[in-house]
Amino acid sequence: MSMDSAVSPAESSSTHSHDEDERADSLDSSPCSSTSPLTPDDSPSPSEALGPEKDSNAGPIRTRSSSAASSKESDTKEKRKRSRVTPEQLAHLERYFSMDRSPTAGRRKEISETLGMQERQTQIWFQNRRAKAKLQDGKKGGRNGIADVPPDMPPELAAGFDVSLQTMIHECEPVTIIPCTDLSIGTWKRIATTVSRHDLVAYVCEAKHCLTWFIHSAGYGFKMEIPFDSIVETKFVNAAPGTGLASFFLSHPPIFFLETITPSSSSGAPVRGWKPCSDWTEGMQATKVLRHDLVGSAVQLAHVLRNLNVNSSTGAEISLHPPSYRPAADVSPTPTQASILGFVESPHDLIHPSRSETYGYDLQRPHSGDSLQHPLTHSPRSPDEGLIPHSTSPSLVASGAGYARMSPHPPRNFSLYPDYAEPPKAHSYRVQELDVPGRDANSFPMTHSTPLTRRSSYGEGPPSSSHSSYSSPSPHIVHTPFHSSSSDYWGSQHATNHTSPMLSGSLPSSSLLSDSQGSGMGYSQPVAHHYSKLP
Amino acid sequence: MSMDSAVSPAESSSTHSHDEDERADSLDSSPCSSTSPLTPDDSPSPSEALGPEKDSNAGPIRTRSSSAASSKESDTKEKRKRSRVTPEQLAHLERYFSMDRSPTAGRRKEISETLGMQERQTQIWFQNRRAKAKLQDGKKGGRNGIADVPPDMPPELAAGFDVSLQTMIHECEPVTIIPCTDLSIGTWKRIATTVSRHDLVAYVCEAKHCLTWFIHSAGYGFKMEIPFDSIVETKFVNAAPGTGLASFFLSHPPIFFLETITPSSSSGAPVRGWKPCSDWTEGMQATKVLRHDLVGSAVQLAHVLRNLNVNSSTGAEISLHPPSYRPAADVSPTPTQASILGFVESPHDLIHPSRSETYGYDLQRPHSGDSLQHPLTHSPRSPDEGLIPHSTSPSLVASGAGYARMSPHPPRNFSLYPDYAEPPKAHSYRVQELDVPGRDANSFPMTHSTPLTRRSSYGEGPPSSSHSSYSSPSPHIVHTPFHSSSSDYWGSQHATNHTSPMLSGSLPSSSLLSDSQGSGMGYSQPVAHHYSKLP
DNA sequence: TCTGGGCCAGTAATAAAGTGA
DNA sequence: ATCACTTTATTACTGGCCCAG
Repeated sequence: MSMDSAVSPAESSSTHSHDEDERADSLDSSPCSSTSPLTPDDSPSPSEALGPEKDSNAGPIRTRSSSAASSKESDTKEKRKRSRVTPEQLAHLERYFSMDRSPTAGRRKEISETLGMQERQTQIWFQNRRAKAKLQDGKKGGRNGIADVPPDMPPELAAGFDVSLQTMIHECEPVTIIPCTDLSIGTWKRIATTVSRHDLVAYVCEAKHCLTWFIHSAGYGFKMEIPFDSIVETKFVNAAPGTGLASFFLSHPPIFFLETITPSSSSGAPVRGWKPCSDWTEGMQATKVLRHDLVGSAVQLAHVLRNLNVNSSTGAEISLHPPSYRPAADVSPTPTQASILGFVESPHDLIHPSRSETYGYDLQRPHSGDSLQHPLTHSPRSPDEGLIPHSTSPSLVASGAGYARMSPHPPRNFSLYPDYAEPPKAHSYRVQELDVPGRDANSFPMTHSTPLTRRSSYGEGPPSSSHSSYSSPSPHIVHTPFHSSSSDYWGSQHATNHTSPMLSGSLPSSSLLSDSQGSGMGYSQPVAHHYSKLP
Repeated sequence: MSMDSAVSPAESSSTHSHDEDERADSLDSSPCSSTSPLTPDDSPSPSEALGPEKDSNAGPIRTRSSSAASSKESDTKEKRKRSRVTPEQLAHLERYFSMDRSPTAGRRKEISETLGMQERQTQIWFQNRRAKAKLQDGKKGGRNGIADVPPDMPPELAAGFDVSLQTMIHECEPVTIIPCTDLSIGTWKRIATTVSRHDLVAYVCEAKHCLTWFIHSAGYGFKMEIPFDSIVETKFVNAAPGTGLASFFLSHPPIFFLETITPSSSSGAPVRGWKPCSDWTEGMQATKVLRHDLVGSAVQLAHVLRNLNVNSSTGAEISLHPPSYRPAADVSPTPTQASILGFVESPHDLIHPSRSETYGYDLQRPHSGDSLQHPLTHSPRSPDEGLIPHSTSPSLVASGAGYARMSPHPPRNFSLYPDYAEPPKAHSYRVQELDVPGRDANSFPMTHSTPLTRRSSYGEGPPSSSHSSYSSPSPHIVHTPFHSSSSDYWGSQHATNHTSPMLSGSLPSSSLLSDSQGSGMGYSQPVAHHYSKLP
């Protein structure tokens, strides 16, 4: 079904579909019925397909033919299904709209193709957008009169658009991206929301002779480089059809970096760079746990491992699945690993397992549901969450273990920044509120002195795990508090140039925190920059 | 408002917060308050940020300061801003939901972090989802009673999720992806909607010793392989901060492939393969024009070119921009090239520029708007569009000229199409109407015998340009009509194994076409195979 | 009892489509 | 093709109520 749903839409559309639709859903997909399903994504990755599927609904195609019949069948009808314009598409559409509110058919077509939308969808979007604009214009029109361009588009921000990945990584040397979905180090885990988001990117840089894990969280980039020579052993197991789980055993911790974004430059474009910093993973697990598990493209991973020629455990050879699809089941990773795999072929595995279960693994963390949480963490900081501008996308999760005390939760969560304290608002960028507050004191071993106020709960930021409260930190977030001690950890072992404590300098954690606290919600940043639209 | 809204959810939840809260917000953090701005997306790409903004509604920041003012302002209030769960998130959420409809706070947190959502958002989602389920269950409940699990999740499809890129490419050999945004061959152009969509992927396969352009359109994959040895010369120019434009001059045409998807396999997972086929670009330009321009990661492209050691034009060395950001302006590609660049730093440029300009190039196609279109093509098949499942994502554009005439604009923007002739509204641009079908007879030299029925116009499917009508072909689409003659073109030159006419075998083009036509919308392919979910 | 959380029902608001003209 | 509505879906809020401290 899914397919169709996606499909035809419209057209036939017409639809009527009336109620039955629902019915229909129920039938086939019913459950999902909800729209969700079909997303427009369409083509893209297979994954895409999936995603949408969820909705199930639509009996797929019912084409029109049956049209009449439709009603009947169960399922059927296709209902209208609702597509969802992705954020990227939306941005583009708004931009197009600001230039021309009523694009011609030809132009619409172009837009549709550019954005991967159906023409019908685009047409409707413009129509609805026009209606919306009319209302808005009406309202403020009185005041302003700037009918056209003004409102929606965010100026420059909009521009940045497709640059994407390379911009994020901003490495000087060429790199080979390893499509991946999950990275786990101890209980710390990061899941790529979507490949597109680039919130988790793994790549090999031959020039630097290292493997790198890049994470984008709350508007900032974080990365850790693993020199090839620190990789003692590797292991590989096929996971799902085209994916595998590669485990890297290191002799010493990786080198951590934090992205620096300097407003500099005359223009406005910030200058981005990387500066070494202390371990920004929750509980500094990346420093403590020398095993890194990465789930990603089987072919690419196998290739990487082969080139490292260190693969020991795997047995000599890495066998991959044939290119074609195969039922997921076949490959069965070891139990441990299996847990890491996020793709669920079978939906069920992943999610709950942990729930009441144990985590097993090497951790002993309790994690049971909420109750266990760290007191502080758990506290009711609720109000804050609002603060965070956009959430930080990524998912970081800290799992329990080494870090033991942290969150009771299963590995997944954990917030990001926990550790560092990003200078508050500092810049703008994304705005951070920084919130950063004081994360819970003891959750993390580190020294960070920050006072924890409730604020803290939500405030944090970076990739590491998060903390209790809701939201993700605002974008700014930034550095970890880096515990002074941090350097010790791997510093001694691996000492590279990254030891720098710069973090501290940049932001006085305490001040920030207090700040945030006081206000209660004062988030400092209004987001304005992004798109300030001109009124 | 928003802020809070977003915020705290829960917890504090309680909420009450009464109004004052809002007020409060306004106070301190106020600005941010509006949630709107913040979408949850947060982090991801820069683009994200934009997207949301769209709503504009909120005046951007009204910050709270004025808080009180709020009411006043026109606009006002920040409204609640509405976040949108991305398709990926949705899929995950549905899966989580199917396993547990009421996750505990801890679990919710984990989920939130995993998906990059705010906890509040997740909480609300589950709550609303529960309500929805209740309704649904109620309805069908009578019938079925399968309360829990059944409905929503799509079974396996859901699982496939993140597989993404590798699955799409399904190459047996390891490949190195070259992040790219635009590919142009003659007037045929393809733009990556988003990196994530993988609708345009360029990669190097050392093992096969070739460079490959992969395109995903309408559910099918298309690719053309360029053997290293057919690359006579290369050229490289920096385009935007991290991107460059690489031009490849070939001695002979690439080898074209079409993805085959066989429902096969016992399970249900389709088996995907590649089979050679004739040029699927619009007007078979890839066969005629031996210059390929790819805009993508400067670093990666430079690396590739270096390895090919054929770069001639560039001058000896390829200099890249420093990793940090720089104003887009600095790099100025040659005028010609500039046009290709799609990134707009400044939003405006892109779109309209070309509008009325000429196309030049070797074609003489009129292209003016619709009128010109090939009769067949143009025909009113519109209804079909609906057909297409999800749209095919990609954007293809046929640009017009030899690039020369292009755009006046500064490098950055450009829209994608502008330069080329965007046919005046005509067509789309991107889409060419061309549709292949009979395209204008003379526009393209090839013989392709395909019968052009109007169907053909849209039916085609592939990436090439599209044709007039809307939609992209349904996923199945498939093969191009391949003009029998096709083999001649490059076949003689490059003859590889791809000459096979298999296409014909697989699908009787005529039959398909007629089929579709007849029905009006009967698209034959429901996409089904891709993911048929099992009921 | 109050408080923190959470759930639910109900309800705005808005987005994506459909309808009819 | 557009417009004015209308539908349906989705997201978020508001309140009421419950439960555990």
